[in-house]
Amino acid sequence: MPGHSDILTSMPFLDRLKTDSVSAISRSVRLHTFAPRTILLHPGDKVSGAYFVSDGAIRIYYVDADGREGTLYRIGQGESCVLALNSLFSAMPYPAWAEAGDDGVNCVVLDGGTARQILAADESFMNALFEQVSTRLYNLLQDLERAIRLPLEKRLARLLLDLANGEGVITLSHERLADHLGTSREVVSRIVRSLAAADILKSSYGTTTLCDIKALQAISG
Amino acid sequence: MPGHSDILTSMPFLDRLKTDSVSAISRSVRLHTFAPRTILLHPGDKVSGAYFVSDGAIRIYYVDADGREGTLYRIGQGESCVLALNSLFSAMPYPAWAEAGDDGVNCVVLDGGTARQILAADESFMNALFEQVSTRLYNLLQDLERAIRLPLEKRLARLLLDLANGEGVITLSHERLADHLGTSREVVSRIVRSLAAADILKSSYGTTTLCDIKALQAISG
DNA sequence: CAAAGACAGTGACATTTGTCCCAGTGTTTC
DNA sequence: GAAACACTGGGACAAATGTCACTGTCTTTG
Repeated sequence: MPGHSDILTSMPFLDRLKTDSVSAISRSVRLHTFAPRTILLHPGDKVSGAYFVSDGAIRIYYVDADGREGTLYRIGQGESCVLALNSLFSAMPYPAWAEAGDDGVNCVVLDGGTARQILAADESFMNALFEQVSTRLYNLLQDLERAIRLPLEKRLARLLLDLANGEGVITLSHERLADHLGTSREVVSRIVRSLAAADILKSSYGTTTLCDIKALQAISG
Repeated sequence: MPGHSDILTSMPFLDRLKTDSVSAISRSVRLHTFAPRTILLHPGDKVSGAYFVSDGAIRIYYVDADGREGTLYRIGQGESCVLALNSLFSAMPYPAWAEAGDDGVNCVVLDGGTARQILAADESFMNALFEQVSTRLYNLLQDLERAIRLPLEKRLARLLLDLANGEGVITLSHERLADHLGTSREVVSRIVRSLAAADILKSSYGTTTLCDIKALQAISG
């Protein structure tokens, strides 16, 4: 059973709900833990509950006709997957893949039935959901649109800053980084090499270590 | 006052609502007409109603730090702006620009108060809204992600097919087309030239005329 | 009609990105 | 330890795109 802190960090909008709703949520919510890179949802899946990340991250992506991955977005603590929410409430099949991040993920799950009940009884819940959708949606659109323009170096810089742990270490192969960016390993290697030459980071077998975070932030724009 | 046909074409989900809801909508709905390229919404605007396009199109875009436009998406008949819906119900400020299409737009507007009332009274309305959001959302994401990969020629082909009127005529300058695609005039001109050389279309001052729609569809993928 | 302004044609060029290919190095497995 | 495997380095090259510069053409305006 998840602790109170799990629920709060996962569902930051909780304090705006009616006390009835909060207690209903506390009662029926479940904590799930998934190992790194576990596939949580496949295309066509019926989404059965509302997922909120309490720890770790989830990556949502699709695979195009040529078998190439494209990361749509990633969600972290306190966030929920917009597509999953929509699938849940519109009964549409889930249209993409969702997999646990490279460090695994903990999330809090509210079953669909309860979610619907609360939705009907508590207007704030709907507002909160719409707000989730809204903020996420716009960032999403902007990120993607920007991605068309931004040079790969900037995109990689952002990704590295995003993925780095407290010590500035990313334990992912260039291949995996390339997947995240929708490009090829060689291209990532090329950029990493040039960043390493500028002493901004160090690259070793399977891990990248950030040395000059300020510089990297400058590059990321 | 909008006719019944306007309302129906603008809000295709109407037949799934309770009759009470439908009559409430009929009573309070208003038809608005906007001249080509009128700005309908600015960033920071408070959205006061639910907009549904009955005729024409609306373009939603943002402007980045360098002053360059980026089209997020366009909506047409029977559709509504996802961002606007979210802003309306979550009371968040609108995050982008929305402008009437190059042929102007007619839309049906349901004021926020009534929309909220119906939302509370009729579950189907909520489902319809979520479905609007849902369908649009995934297409959106795929379009954008795809746009990163697709060569400009394909993207232009799609855009032309999208924008052409019944006679296959598009009355937009290359400059404007370039804006839509987030590229420069020269590049559009270059592609248009090559398409014209293949007798797929004809380009003249300010207008482009499609000749071989099948071929263009083939190019668009 | 003349001038101004909007629009399109076109070549040259730099840059970015994708791709092929192979060598080298670290890691695991047996 | 040897083989198999995963990962990275790095060159070479093609393709796509962005940018600059300049010319020519069409339309509108006065």
